[in-house]
Amino acid sequence: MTATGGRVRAERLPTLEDVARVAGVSRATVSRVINGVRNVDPHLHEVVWHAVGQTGYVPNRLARSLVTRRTGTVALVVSDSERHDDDPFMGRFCAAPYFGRVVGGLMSVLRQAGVQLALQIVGTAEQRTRLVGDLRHGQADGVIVLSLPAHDPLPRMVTDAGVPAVMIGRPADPVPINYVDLANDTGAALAAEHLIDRGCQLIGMISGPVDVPASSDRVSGFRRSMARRGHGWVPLVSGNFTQESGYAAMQKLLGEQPAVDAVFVANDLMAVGALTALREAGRRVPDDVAVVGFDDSSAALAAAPPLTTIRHPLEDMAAEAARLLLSRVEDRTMRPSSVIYEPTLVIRASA
Amino acid sequence: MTATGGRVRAERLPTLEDVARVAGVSRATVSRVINGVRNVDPHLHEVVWHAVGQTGYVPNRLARSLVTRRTGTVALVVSDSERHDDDPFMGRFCAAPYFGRVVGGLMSVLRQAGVQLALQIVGTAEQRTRLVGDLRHGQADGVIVLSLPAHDPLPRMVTDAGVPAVMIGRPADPVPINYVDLANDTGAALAAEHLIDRGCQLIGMISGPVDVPASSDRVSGFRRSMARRGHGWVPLVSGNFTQESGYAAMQKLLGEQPAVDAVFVANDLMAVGALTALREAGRRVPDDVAVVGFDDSSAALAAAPPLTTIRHPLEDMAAEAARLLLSRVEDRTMRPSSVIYEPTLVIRASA
DNA sequence: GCAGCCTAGGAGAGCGCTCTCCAAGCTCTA
DNA sequence: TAGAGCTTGGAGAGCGCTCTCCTAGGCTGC
Repeated sequence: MTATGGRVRAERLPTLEDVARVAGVSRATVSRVINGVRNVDPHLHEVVWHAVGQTGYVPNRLARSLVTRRTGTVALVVSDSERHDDDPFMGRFCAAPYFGRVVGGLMSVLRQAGVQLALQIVGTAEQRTRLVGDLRHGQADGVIVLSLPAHDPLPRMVTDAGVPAVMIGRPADPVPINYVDLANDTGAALAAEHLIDRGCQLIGMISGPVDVPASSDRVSGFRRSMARRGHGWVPLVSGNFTQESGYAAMQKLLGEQPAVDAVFVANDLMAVGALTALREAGRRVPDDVAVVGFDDSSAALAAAPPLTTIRHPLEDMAAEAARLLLSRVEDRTMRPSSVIYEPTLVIRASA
Repeated sequence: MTATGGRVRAERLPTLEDVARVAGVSRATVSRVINGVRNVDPHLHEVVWHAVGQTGYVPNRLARSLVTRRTGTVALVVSDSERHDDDPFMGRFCAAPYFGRVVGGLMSVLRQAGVQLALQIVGTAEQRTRLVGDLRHGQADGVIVLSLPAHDPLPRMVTDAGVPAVMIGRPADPVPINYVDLANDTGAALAAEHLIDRGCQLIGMISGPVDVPASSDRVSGFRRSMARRGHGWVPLVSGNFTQESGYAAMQKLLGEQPAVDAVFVANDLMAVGALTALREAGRRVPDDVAVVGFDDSSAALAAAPPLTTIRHPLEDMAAEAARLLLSRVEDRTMRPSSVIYEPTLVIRASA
């Protein structure tokens, strides 16, 4: 009978058993040596390590995880609304600075802890359910949640499942979950103060989607601060955090309020779009119209003129989220906590 | 004796055994139903699914993987030179458009296949060895390699280990590995043609690090094309693909060749930096100095003026890499193959 | 010199699943 | 009606590891 089976059977890798045989000890002893647990006779210790080298043994993480219930993996879940799988939005989201900065910040901590990051995108309710099921089984030791939709059931599902979790950005609905967030309202207030101090008279705002917390906080913080300084009314146009939407929003704002001499834009990407619209409209920045962005992403520095913006220390926040998660994985009894970062104003040329 | 042990034992989740008991069948039958394998009596089929619902059973992927040797995970390995773990470079790399575009492209395919992406960064030789060991054990079904150093041992290690792998960008040394690459030389030639056709006289180039293939191909492609059109000598300054290095390189070029009236910059990020340097030097773009970038990343559109650039369809390439990998995972006997994408010229305002 | 204690190493039972046998029951033809 | 040939479900052996017993042996103390 010939082997007509499809998949090629990989050659058998050395197992604990093999090492034990070579070393002339039991499987348990090899395991103890490898994991450095309990006192093993120094001589045997050496014999075992020698056998490991001789056989080329590498522990099988899967098998180990099955029994220890620890995987050395943290999941980064990007939770999105009901979107089709072939929606190009996600590709753009990943390419946006936001995502990269978060990943970079997370990895800076996880890497040193020898933990890998498993990226997952969930859109449908079914995907969410399956994800939580997998998490309960310890597919990952913990999860970092990047929640995009305003009223996302995922944070609640994850906490109910008892899976260690940390959100980046606070949940829209009150959920007892760990999170790391930015004082978005304070940041917006900083922008308002700066523009008013600059002597701007008619100050508009371009906001993000109204239903996400980070976005609405920026609007309310801005409005409150403006009101306190005598600007009871703020012309507002909303975009969706993309460059194109910022371009369109600026055009609209210019159409509705031709006398506008300053604008606070809720993120740098939209601010870059706004800059383009202003240039096309023949307005000079900052002389005719002052522009303040938000995030201090790479786009701020690349823009012409470089953007005055609100610094959002996303890398630090993500790193903190990773540390928080790791501590929760270590001690599951810890109560949920949150860390709020304070934004700062970075003054460049645009305002 | 009280339970003083540290970790809280998670409550026991229902297993196949439990479902089998509830359904009154054997474990094997439940497994068959769940995996839709073979014909099972329609009545039993229903009974089993009912029991699954009743118990809230979710298969344990870890246990399944241990026996099937399939994990439903693909690793994205960013291989870097000997760098310290706390080197901030990686954070910046992740935040750069390149990384995000690759991840976005990969996910667009993997997501639909229900495969998750595990991100790993390896710097030291020891990390590389451990990674390959884990991969041999089937920690991931396959691996996408993003190789940064010029002479990286990883591609060879991975192929030697018999792990399905696809590189994005060809390896510097000849290794029988699957890869997806861009015809970088053709792209550079496109830039040269365009600048010459525009009537530019003294055309310089800002290159990336000399030892990475993508970078050296752009240099050689540019030089060759220039020579063919009578420009035997090209002033060249090299950077490292960051915005700041582009800024510095442009200043240097301007200092060495004040009469330069065009520059081809090996990526958009550096081109943005070059734009800043030109602005500060009082040169108008494109009137005084024409600038052509490379990549067509988001930075190209955000720049002022928007960059004329060479389109690098990174998302498509990453998606193709994912498809290629998935097919190699399915059929491990397939011979290594490569796909080369053709770049195109995108004309905007800078040249 | 022997009970009692401590320590090091082995045996073996799982972790939760898949998958190969194998037996039982069925249909169908000679 | 018996035998071949098929379908269907169960038993049980792993996958590679950890970890809890348990035993054997060396040590101390009276």
